[in-house]
Amino acid sequence: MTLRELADLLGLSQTTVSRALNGYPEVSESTRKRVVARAKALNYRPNPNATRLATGRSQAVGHVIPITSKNEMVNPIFSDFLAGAGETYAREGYQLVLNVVRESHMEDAYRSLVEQGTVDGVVVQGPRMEEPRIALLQQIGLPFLVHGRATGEDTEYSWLDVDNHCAFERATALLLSAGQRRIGLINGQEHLDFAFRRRCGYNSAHRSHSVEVDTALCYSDEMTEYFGYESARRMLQSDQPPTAFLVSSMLPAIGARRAVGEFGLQFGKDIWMIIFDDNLSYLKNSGSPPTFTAMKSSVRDAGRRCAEILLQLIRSGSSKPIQERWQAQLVMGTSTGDLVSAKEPDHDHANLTR
Amino acid sequence: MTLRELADLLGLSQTTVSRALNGYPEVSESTRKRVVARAKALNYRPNPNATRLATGRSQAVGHVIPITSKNEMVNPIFSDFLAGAGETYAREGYQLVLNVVRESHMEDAYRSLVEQGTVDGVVVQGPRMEEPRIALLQQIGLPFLVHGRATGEDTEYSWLDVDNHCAFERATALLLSAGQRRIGLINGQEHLDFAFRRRCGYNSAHRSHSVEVDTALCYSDEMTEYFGYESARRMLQSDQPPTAFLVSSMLPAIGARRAVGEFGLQFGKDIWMIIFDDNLSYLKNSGSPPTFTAMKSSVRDAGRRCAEILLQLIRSGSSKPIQERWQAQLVMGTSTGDLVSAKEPDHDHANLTR
DNA sequence: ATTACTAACCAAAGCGCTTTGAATAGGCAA
DNA sequence: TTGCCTATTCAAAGCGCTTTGGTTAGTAAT
Repeated sequence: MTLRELADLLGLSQTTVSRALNGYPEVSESTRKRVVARAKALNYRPNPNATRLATGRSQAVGHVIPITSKNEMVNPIFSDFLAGAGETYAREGYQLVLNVVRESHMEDAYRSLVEQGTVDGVVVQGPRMEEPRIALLQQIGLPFLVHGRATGEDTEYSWLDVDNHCAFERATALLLSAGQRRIGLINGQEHLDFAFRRRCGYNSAHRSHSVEVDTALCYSDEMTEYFGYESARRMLQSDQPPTAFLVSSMLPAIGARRAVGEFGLQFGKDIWMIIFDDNLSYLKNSGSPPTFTAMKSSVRDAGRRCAEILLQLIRSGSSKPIQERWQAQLVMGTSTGDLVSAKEPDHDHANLTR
Repeated sequence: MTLRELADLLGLSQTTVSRALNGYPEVSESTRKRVVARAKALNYRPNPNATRLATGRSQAVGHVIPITSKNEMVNPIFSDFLAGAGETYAREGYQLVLNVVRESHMEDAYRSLVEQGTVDGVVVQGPRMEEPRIALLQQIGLPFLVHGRATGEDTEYSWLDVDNHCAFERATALLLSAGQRRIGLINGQEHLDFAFRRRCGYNSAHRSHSVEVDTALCYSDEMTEYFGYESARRMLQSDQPPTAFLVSSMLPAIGARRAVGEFGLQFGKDIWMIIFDDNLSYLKNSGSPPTFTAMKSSVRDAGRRCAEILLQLIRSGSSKPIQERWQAQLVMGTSTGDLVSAKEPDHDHANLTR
């Protein structure tokens, strides 16, 4: 069923039918109704490739996933994010084009996406502190939204980010207020912006409490289960082991807990733990109260919202940046003792624009 | 830079340039060289939307991800699979279109993918025992490849699958041969085909060893960490606890290990465990020897290969099904005692077509 | 020299949409 | 009645490619 056929059937021109279907004003209401009804009855759907060619718009959004031998973007967090974004795209009639690309071909990948009119915009995931993709995208003029931020980038751009600094500052402060003095940090790779900010928050809380940071307690790498296990194990077997852990994600937290168990320590008693919980669908912080005391923010929701913002950016065509900063929510679990008594200052836990 | 411009610049017709670029024979070699060189110099790239419209082919492949409130396809296994497939697509110049779709809209999603010429083929993931998608795709005539199989489907179709039956039969037999008599099975949802086959393998080994299956030892659900923990916990606290576990995936295995620890049992000594290991990039079976004794098969490799087969299917245009069955590889780890002495019969461990 | 091919190239017709520039008809003021 | 507006509708020209159906010139066969 093509537009042409539909038009012939209705005894109208393609122009009119096209306009009726696309909501243009110069079509009488009665005609529009007739057209829409008939189109629906015949299950007419415009050929998107023809539309794309004619309009130059693709109704598609790209996610470019860099792969390196070392730094895999394809982690459980990523897939939850994608699922969230995918929901939005599906609802809004956009297509999600996924590009798995070697880091060395990244620039090329973005360029060809825009040159070829394959996508109308892209989501940038896993930004580093120095993120070359931002300048690149600004230069080629492709609408984009960054999930996260890039500290080293001082131009304005659109982003959605969890307030990582604040989350880790709060968590650290909570532990320090409760008298903990040796807090092991099991963090993501600190050239990635989110991990850097978390580290800063951790440092900052120490500073406010006049406690010196022991860098022997700071581990940072890809957030695998094994990394969590290994770093916890090393810290625990040292002369001055930590009495609490702050862990950047559920996976390493599971590993750290394993190490704790192997040392015969009572989890939540002998040693405390606060984690950052992305609320992954396959790695839920389960139980009631939940196992882990956590700073929580759903990465799936973030994906959903990132997609929304990007579409808004694309549709409005304006280059005015949209920025949204979310606050993680504190969830009390069984991995810490009495934290509440060491009351923390008021915080706004809602998801708010900054 | 359009074809037209390039042709004008070269003093040739669009026809000739197009043919030169696409390797048609009716162009002289000298002309072809000139055209190709010039195209490269000017960085000419055909507009894919125009190509798609003209040819009806999209140079894109779809992955449709069903979401339900209960059954999330978006798990770590899925994302590794996608990463593998994505590599192949990138290499072959195909685009990966991801569709996150509510189960109820699935049929529609597939239909519109093909009707609209959005993709040239699709990969079907997570097939159930009764998998309606297969008949649907056969009916609408869209090339497809199933990752896994559907027991209830008796028509011929293309698939790539790990030999789940064999893997679990072997693993179970190993445990039984070593004298284990109560083997807890922590399986995926058994309406999904892979889990069903694994269960069959488990049953079958029991039968050959004349050991009765105790259904109180068989758990089956979404393969989360918590599910692994909870089912192991329940089994361990029963009157007749298992002495070994067979676990369907790394995530529940981690949970099961946690439960084992909580019961004060020595992992690999008081209780044995064999897992199925998809070799996930973020959940590696690390250590040497590795932590878990495992039946191992990389899901990322599977993704890579699935994509290759699908492209082959698309390009050949033939409807002759391609089927490939892989054998999981047995990896000895620290989660079992002496298994080797209980020698298993010879098996071909290579990845082979059936 | 004529015919018959073949090799190499080209003009033009699509693919199915959007959009520009007109055309038509009806309504209303002059 | 005429003229002007507005509300509808349409024909046709793209969008940038592929492909059909030639045409032309050169070569081989008769």
